[in-house]
Amino acid sequence: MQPPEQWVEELLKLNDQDEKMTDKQLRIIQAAVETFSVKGYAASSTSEIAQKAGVAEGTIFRHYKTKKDLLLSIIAPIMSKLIGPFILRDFTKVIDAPYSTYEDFVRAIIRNRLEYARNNLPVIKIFMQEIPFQDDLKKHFKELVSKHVISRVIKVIEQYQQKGALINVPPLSILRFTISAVFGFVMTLLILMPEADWNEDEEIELTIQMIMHGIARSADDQALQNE
Amino acid sequence: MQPPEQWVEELLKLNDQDEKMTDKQLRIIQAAVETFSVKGYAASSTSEIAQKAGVAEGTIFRHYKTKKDLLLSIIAPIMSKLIGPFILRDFTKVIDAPYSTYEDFVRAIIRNRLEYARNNLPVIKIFMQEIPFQDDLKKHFKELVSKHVISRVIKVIEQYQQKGALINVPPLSILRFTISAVFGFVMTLLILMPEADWNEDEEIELTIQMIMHGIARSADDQALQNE
DNA sequence: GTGTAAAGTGAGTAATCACTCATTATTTGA
DNA sequence: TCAAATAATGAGTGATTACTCACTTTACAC
Repeated sequence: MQPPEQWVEELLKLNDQDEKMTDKQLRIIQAAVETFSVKGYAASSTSEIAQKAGVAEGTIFRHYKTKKDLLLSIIAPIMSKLIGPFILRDFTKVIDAPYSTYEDFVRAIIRNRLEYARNNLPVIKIFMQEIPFQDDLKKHFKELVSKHVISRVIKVIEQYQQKGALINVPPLSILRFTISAVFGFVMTLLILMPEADWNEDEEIELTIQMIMHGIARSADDQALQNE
Repeated sequence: MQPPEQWVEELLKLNDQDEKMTDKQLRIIQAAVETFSVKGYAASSTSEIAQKAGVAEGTIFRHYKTKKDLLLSIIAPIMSKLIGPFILRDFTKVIDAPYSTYEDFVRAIIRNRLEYARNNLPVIKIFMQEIPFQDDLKKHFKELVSKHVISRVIKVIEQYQQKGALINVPPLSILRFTISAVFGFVMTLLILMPEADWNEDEEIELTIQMIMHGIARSADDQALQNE
């Protein structure tokens, strides 16, 4: 069993019940995260999780009433953390920051989400794999995203549009486009092509450039080349 | 049981064994697709599929040796269809077409993939939900994508870069960016926000504009606004 | 119409599963 | 140190599952 990783520390921080997790409970969670992320929740047995954790199967049910409660104890805390940058307290600073550009905003989001994803990959995998099947969770996450992400970022986008920094198209379309590019970047880097030799800082800047200015060569650039 | 939909016709077309599917086999597949896409493969029982298809459970095993064979019979054919536009015969036309732009290329891909996804949504859902857990399939799909999509589209991108139409950055980055934007668009439209009132043609053009020119307002645009 | 092959059935099987609970072990507080 | 509370155990349970197979039904060829 590996030493605790970042995502374990995140889980500990988010423990709502202020009670100290026992060593065995911690090992149960670690084993569950490993098994759920590799095999999927439905194909993972409590027997296997117990063996992997080095505890009796009944011990799992000392701590969690059902297998699903174990899953939820892993997934539920991650939802607010996934939209963490957009939580009000932190987010207000971004909007009010002087000299701030949408570009800086996107850069901060990419770096922050990339770092978070890198340190919480197994739990994020479980979340993405399970959300299609857990209607309660899906609904709750949609509400969280709608309330904390979409409405807020759209306000940010509108402000930058009024400043003349962003094109005049529906803010939701800009949001969708931005999130697609960021998500595709993070997914490619961490899950789809982890073995590829990306220069990460360059790719971040490149991604931001492409988001802001696209991939078409401008007429100015072409004129310069023709000289 | 609904009348056959597009994805059923696609499956019939791809039947490798040139044998006619019986009515019951067809109903088994339809029921399996419905159940797998909603509950996931591991949480779907052959008993439920049989009931839904209106056949005896043993009938499933008359046609498929294992439950997994049933799944594979649904998923495997979709892999080549997912990269269909990039298959050599059709793809060569795109490269050789006169007056063709990368923008037209992307537009064609978006329209084609959107139409395909719309008509094959349940099967695509199953594919995306299962690929993380089926190592053989994942490996095979990666090879298909690598051989037929990445290598080819990178050649296209390089050609447009030489023509001066695209910026001089690594082609793989452009590919990643383009696919992210297209995928994000299709996912949003069909799965994440199907209830939103998108004007589809406008959003396609918008997405292409943002891919090509980004979302930053150009200096020319800003100067015009200042007048 | 008859015989054979193919399709279909559903009761049954062995295995697996989430979970229980009587018992044992460990921890805690006085 | 001791009693009570808490944590842990693992054999057992009832339910569920993928699959089998003897039997029945249907289709096909002559």
